[in-house]
Amino acid sequence: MTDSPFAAVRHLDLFAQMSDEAFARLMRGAYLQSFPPQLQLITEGDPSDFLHVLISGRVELYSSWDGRETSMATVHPVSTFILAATVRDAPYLMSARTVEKCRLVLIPSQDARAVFEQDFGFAKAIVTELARCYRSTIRTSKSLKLRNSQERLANYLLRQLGKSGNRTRFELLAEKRRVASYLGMTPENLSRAFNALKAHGVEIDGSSVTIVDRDKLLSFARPNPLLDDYSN
Amino acid sequence: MTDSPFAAVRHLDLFAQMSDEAFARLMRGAYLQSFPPQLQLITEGDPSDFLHVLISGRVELYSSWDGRETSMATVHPVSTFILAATVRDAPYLMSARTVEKCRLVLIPSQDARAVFEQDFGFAKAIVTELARCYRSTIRTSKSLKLRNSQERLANYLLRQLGKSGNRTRFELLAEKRRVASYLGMTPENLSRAFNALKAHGVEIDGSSVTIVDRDKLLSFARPNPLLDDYSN
DNA sequence: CGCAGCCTTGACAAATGTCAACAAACGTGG
DNA sequence: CCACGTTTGTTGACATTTGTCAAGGCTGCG
Repeated sequence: MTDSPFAAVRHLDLFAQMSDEAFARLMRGAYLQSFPPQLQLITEGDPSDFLHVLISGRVELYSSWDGRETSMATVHPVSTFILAATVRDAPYLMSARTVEKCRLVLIPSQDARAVFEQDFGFAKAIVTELARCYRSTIRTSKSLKLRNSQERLANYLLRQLGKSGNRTRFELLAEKRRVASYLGMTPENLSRAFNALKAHGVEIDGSSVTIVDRDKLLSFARPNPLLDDYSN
Repeated sequence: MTDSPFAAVRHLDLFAQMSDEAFARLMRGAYLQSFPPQLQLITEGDPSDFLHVLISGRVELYSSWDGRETSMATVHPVSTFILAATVRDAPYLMSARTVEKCRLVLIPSQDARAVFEQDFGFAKAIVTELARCYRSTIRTSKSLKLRNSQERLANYLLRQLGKSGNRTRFELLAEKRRVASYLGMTPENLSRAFNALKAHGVEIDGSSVTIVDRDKLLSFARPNPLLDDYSN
C-alpha cells in the first residue's frame, strides 16, 4: 500500500484513519497527474466527477456571475478541494485553476461516495474537514460584511505575517490583482489601501511587504480569532 | 424511544439513521426547553456546550466586530445549528438569538461528539448536513462579492417567492432591518433598493411584497442556481 | 394617549468602482 | 542578451454606490 504512487496521500488527515482495504478501493480508480500553470481544472456548474487532492503547487478557487469574477480561496498542498460537492453529488459551486505547475490526485467522486458509505474512519475524517472548511468560510463572510477594505487588507497582512513565521518582512504569495479579488475589491482600490496602510506601519515594495510597526498595525486592524484564525 | 419528549427529533435527517442505542445516549443528557422572543441563546466566542435543535419558532444567527453587527442567517424548524463548532469542539463563530418564542432541544456537545465517534449513521448524517451548510455559505459569499445591493435584494425576493409557493404576493418573514443586515446593507439602503426595484416589477407595502412583473424582475436579477439554490 | 422602535426620505459624506494614462515587470522570440 | 509586446500595477479624475446623520411619519403597545 505505502509503495503505491499514492503513498503521500495516505498520510493526509482525510485518509489516515481509514482501513487499508477502503484506501485501496479509493485509489483503484484514482490517478496522479501533473498540470501546467493557468490551467482550468474545474468549471463551476459541472457535475463533480473527481475529488481533487493537491500534492504540490497551488490552486485558485474562483467564481463568476454575469461577466464578473471573484477569487474565493487559494488551496495549498497537501489538501483536498471540492469535497462538499463530491459528498453531495452536486455541481461544483466554484471553478478551479492552477496558479503554477501542480500535481494532483484525482479520485472518482463515485468511489469517494461509495467508500464514505462503508468506512467509518473516512466518514469521520470528512466531518472534521468539512467543519473546518465551513468555519473558514463563515469567517470570510463575516470579514466581508463587518470590515471595510482597508481593515480586510490589514488583517490579511497580519495573517500572512503569522504564516510566514512572524518575520517583519514577507512576500505576497499571489498577484496583487488576485489578492484584491480575494479581499473583495478592485486592484485600484487595493493599491490605495496599501498606501493608506503606510500610516499604520506597513511598507510595500512590489510583492514584498514589510511590517514596520506591528503594534500600530494591530491597533488599526483589531484582529479577532473569530474572524481571522485559520486554525480551527 | 418514540414516546420520549424527543420523538420529533428522532425523525430529523441528522438523527434518523443512527441506532436506537446511540440516539438514547444522545438524548440522555438532552433537554427540551422553551425560550421567549429576543433571548440571546449563544454568544460567539463561547465554548460550544450544546448542539442546538430548533423545534419551533425562529432563530437568528448574527455576528459582531468592533461595535458593528451583521445578521448571518435565520434558522427555521426543524433543524440544528452550530453543528460545526460542536464537531470541532471549538468556540462558536456566531451568536444566536430567538426571533420569536422558540422550543429547542439542547444536546450536550460532549455527548454529540462521543456518539459521533461511535455511530456510523450519525457520522454520515453529519457529513451531509455540514456539506449542505458549507455550500449554502459559499453561495452567500459569492452573492456578496459578485452582486451589488439591488441585485442581492432582487434575488432574495425571488428566493422568498419560490419558498412561498410562487404566489405573486408574500410577506417578508423578518423585519426589514434584519433583511438589510442579512443582505449586507443598511436599512436606509434597503429602503432605496426597494424603491429602485419598482422599476423592475416589485411593489412593496409594509412587509408585503408583490411581484407585479416576474419576468421583468427575473431579467434584472439574473438568478443562478450556483448562487441562489437552497436545495443542495 | 404617549412613548418607543421601525421605516422612510433628504441632504450630505465616505467608500468603492470605473476609466484612462502611464510606468514597471514579465515573457517571448529574435 | 536584447527588443518588443503583453500584462500588471499605479495614479489621477471622476462616477457610482453605499453609508451616515437628522428629521419626520407610522405603528404597536403599555
